[in-house]
Amino acid sequence: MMGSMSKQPKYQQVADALRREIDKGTYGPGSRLPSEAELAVRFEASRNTVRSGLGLLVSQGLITSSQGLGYEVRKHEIFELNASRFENLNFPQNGDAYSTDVTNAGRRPHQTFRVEVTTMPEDIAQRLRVETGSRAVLRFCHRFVDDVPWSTQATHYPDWLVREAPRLAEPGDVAEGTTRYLASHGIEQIGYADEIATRMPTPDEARLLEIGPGVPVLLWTRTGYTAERPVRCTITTFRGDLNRMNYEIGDLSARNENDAQ
Amino acid sequence: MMGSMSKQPKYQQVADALRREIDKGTYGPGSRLPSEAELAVRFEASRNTVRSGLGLLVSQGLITSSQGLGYEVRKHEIFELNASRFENLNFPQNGDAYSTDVTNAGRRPHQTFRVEVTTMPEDIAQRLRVETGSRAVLRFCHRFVDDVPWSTQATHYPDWLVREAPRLAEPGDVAEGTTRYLASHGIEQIGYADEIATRMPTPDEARLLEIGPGVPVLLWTRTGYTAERPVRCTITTFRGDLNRMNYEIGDLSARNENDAQ
DNA sequence: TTGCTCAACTTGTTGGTACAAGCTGACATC
DNA sequence: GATGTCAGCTTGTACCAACAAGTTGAGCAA
Repeated sequence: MMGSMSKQPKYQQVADALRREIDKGTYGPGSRLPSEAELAVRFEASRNTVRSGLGLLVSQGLITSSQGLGYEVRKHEIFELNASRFENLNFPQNGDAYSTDVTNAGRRPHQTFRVEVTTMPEDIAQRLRVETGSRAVLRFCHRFVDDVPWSTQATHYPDWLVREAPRLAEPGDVAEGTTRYLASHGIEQIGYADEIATRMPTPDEARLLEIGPGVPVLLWTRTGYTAERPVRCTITTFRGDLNRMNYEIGDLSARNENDAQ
Repeated sequence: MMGSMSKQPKYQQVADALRREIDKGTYGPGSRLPSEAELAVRFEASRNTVRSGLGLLVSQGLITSSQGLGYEVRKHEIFELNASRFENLNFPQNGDAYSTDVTNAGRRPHQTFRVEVTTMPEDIAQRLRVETGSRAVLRFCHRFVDDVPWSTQATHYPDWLVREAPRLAEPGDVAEGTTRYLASHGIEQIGYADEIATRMPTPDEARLLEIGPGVPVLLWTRTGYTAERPVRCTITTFRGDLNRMNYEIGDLSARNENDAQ
């Protein structure tokens, strides 16, 4: 301890040491770390210094803390979403694709809906090739898996589309799915433009998704096109620690043939 | 100030107030925030409390701090990567796709190479359908744009492939591009399986990519397939604040026709 | 047994102090 | 003019103290 008196600040040495022990398995996923007081003794540091080190690991998403309980090693259980198969163009699924996906994974889906008539934000308007501030219908969806907040989804529809498909503006779910409903009105989406980004959540997002510090969000923006023009823009905000997106490009028959583990 | 004595802790009030002012534009991108001492006076709080609030914004990636200089509002300048067009299967580009992409964007690319003979990590072995710990060639690439670290790329090739295409194990760049080189040896990749995830960087990643606290990384895992089997697995680690990935699915002629802004 | 209280733990918040270390510009020196 | 020094700003690290607030389990009371 005295020998390798590295130049690193003490709080970082604490963080590094704990990180190594977590990686090594000394503290497995879900297990509790020693209390701040115990760590302070062990590292011969003040409680504040130990807190700084623990704070580092928290902001890196490695551990969580809760008042009265202590620090816990975060456990990861990620959910994969196949974005190329999702809402498949050739074989649209009945009802909600998310619900079926989650059910197939043996989990329990749950979601709340909200429909608003609002105006186009600038970034959405640009994607839908309409004017910023023009009328828009926003269908908002808050999704849970096993009662854990999973993602939020906000879809903007331009005004001209809502006039052709008025049920978009009505509250409540569209039973057959909006993609199918639109197709039945002659609006057939034949192409998607997907954008994927990541950042730390805003306080609002952190509240909605119940994500603690150190967990980024995954932003998935999908713009749907007919043969003529863009018709909708969906922004899905995922908890970054629980989700992964998959795309399949080209011919993957070699993979899917012998998909047995 | 006294009227709305919300239950929120003071350091969060500080963070929220500053966040609002940054969003509103009071402090624009690149501009400096008042010093901790000034903020302490303004919010009637101790320097430690102000530091806690500023620390929140730092860990959310909204601002950065540097010793002696102060706090600065982070500016975002994102680089878009079209993953469906990248390494296009039908029209493979000459040389390195990354370099041409960056040059086309009017930026200056720069990269360093490293080739290692190593063993297969478990996750990669699973994707390449080979045994964990079997021999592998790792081609590692560290990429910069305008001398700013941009991404790291690590490609693993299975041993059987290296025996067919021995130049993979030689140090230095493969002039015509590895995809073309492989094709010239009868290894033609006709399908990709892409996985996209996000998380906070490990200390190593943070050092390599020079990312401060509060910036997540974007992980792009691409497994390339021939008609028979997987042949390579590339993991690209991006700075999450500087990159966005795009995918095009289906028929997007409606978008690309009148792509003029 | 059941239910309640409370002590003893935990982390969270806020204040204080001191000194280290990076940056800048004014100023003296060459 | 060019150069180097240094005072005075900034944030970084580290410690101490006190109290608030959430959690748990022991133990008492109905």
